[in-house]
Amino acid sequence: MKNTRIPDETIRRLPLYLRGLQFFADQELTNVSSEKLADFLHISAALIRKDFCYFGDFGTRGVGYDVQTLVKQIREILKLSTPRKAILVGAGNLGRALLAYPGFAAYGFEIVAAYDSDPEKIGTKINQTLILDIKTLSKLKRDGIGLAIIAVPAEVAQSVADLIIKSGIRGILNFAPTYLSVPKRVKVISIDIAIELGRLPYYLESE
Amino acid sequence: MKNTRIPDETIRRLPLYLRGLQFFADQELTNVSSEKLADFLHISAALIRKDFCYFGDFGTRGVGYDVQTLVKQIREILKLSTPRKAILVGAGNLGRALLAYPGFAAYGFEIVAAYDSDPEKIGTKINQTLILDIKTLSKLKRDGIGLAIIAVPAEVAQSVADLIIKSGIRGILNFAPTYLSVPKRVKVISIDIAIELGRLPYYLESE
DNA sequence: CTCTGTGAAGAAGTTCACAGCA
DNA sequence: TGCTGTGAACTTCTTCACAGAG
Repeated sequence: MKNTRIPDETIRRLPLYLRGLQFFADQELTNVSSEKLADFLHISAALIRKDFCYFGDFGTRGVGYDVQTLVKQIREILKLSTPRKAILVGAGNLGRALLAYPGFAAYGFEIVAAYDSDPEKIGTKINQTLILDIKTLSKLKRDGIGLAIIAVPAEVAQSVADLIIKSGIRGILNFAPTYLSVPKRVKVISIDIAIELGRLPYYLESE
Repeated sequence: MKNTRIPDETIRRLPLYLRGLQFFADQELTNVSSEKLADFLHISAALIRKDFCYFGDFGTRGVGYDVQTLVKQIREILKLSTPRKAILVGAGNLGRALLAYPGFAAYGFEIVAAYDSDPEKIGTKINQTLILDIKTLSKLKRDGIGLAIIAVPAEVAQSVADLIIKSGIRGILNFAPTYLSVPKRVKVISIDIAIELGRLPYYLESE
């Protein structure tokens, strides 16, 4: 199964598998079957096995998967082994919440700087992180910072993206509710709260 | 095309279409073609036409779609026309950011109460919203509140879900990084920031 | 001639089912 | 026997391509 193209959906699930494996590791279990992991994550066992087999033979027939080995392999695939420096752009309500968010550290992300354009915010500290003027951004290129979190209003998100890409950013986690046009070498992952929200009423049983 | 099952992916895109149409409405345009909307949203025009045609004949051949009519029809489909009352559970960093989030109002959601279990937070106000004790939650049943936003740690998310469902909640927007087991009549939409984040490095070009 | 509506073809993703190794 | 690894079948989603309305 080595030479097949890996589906995007498989990559999307890998972090989920990490979370599931963490659960079994916390219980001091060294081994887990696709069935057990499937039950925990509410995904089918066949899908889990197929996902893993794109990358090689991770398991042992009759036994299952070694938890620690599998964690290591998935982290390797996702390139989570190397720590990554990130900046945050936009120190509004969401930006401030993200600065305090513990999930980043879990994947080896370190938010090393925060930027805003509001003179009221520039110079203040949030969670020990100093808010810097977005205009001083271009200086960061040398520092090995490759990731950015965009938490600014939609109207300015594209210009922020242009600016940070010029300054060396190669991966963006975008919370602004808009499409970002970027060069092919840059990857954008967007989280759009309003879009998710907007379809919730559709599924409500009509009273 | 009326009697075909509507794909989940179509429903997922409807809020996106609303946003696109808003853009054209803001420019005082009364008409828009699938092509123009497609360009703005970075989706294929054929997909947009197919999505719409599940619901009936929304457009005029040779002309396009009437912006205002289409907005009305999509809002109708998504059941966004009736205002919805929601509660927020979890007044941590993310919860506080969500209380200030303008996206809810845009879809007619009104956060009428916020709950937490931390005695330090109970009784304080965030953005004019008083934080109430989660233990007093069961009293809300009568108030026509059907939606909840869960922004609590993963460990307590399931018990929070059980509690609010018992008190009448039928739709949940879940920010806790865990699967929620709920009765069939309840719809959960989960937004998992860490999961999205975890696959970003995979796409980074190896330096 | 323009742009929608939509079957048919194609692509992507998931489940089935079972061979095969421990 | 137990559980993985994986083609094949199936399902779901997207694009193609074009008939047909305005």
